[in-house]
Amino acid sequence: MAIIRNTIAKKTVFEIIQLNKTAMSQTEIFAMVNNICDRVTVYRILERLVKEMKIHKIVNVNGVINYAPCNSCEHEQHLHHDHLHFSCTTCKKLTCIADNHIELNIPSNYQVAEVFLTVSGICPNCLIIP
Amino acid sequence: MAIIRNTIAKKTVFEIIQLNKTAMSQTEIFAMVNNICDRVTVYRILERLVKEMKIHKIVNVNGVINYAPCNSCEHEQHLHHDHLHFSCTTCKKLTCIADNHIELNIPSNYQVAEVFLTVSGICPNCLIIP
DNA sequence: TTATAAACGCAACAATGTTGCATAATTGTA
DNA sequence: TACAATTATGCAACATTGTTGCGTTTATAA
Repeated sequence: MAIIRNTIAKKTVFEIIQLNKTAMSQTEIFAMVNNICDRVTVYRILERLVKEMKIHKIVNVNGVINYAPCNSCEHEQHLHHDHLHFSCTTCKKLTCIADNHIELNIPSNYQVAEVFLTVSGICPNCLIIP
Repeated sequence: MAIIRNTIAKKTVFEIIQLNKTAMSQTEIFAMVNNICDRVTVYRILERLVKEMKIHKIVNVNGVINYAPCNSCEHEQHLHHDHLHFSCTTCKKLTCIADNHIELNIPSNYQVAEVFLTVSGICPNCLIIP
């Protein structure tokens, strides 16, 4: 069994993700850690936090991987069945929107693991500015 | 108004996408055009085909952008409301699965443009092999 | 306090996507 | 059919994102 260590860098990264309202990319997170560690370390910390199920990985509509805390989704298997991600095309921010249970209609010969539901558009913040 | 040209490279790329059963990445498409053109040209052709609404862009769960023909989704706005993408974690292939109308529950201050519904798991082909 | 395995930094690499610019090719029109 | 206009291409160079190997540092259990 691997021993999990709680390093300063790891704590800092996790705090940043938790405090932020929108999901963040590695680039954004690294910009906020203030050179407390190397950018490779950020990648490795994110990888570990995902494995420990403290954060989850969401792909933005442009292909950039984002990370968000696993607050409301503590169920095993890490399924996102009632979870929706809004991807703003203006500010590029990815926001979690809960309470979206959906019914799928997938042939039984497919083995489903995770459900990713992402909606693109313009978020309230960006709609204000004309 | 821009004049749309139908070049050999563009026709070839479009044919490849149409004939393939699964969505394809730029890398896969470029591998199939047999050096008929540069890889940058493939990127630009894909960009144009998306703008002309002949193909659409789907992000795989690993962040790689894939392209699929717009066969069954001819409605304006390019919305994918009744369209689902299955992303196989084994063979990495992205398959379109139709007939999946979903109801969303998004606050009215969000302006929705497109809906991306992607399910990861194991596809029938990969399930056969034990 | 120390041994040990986890975590890190650095350098180098790999994959994917973008941009600028000179050249080639397609298409409407004369 | 030839020409002009402008779209499309090739090439080189760059940017971003993510990965790997390896020697060194550090957190934690004992």
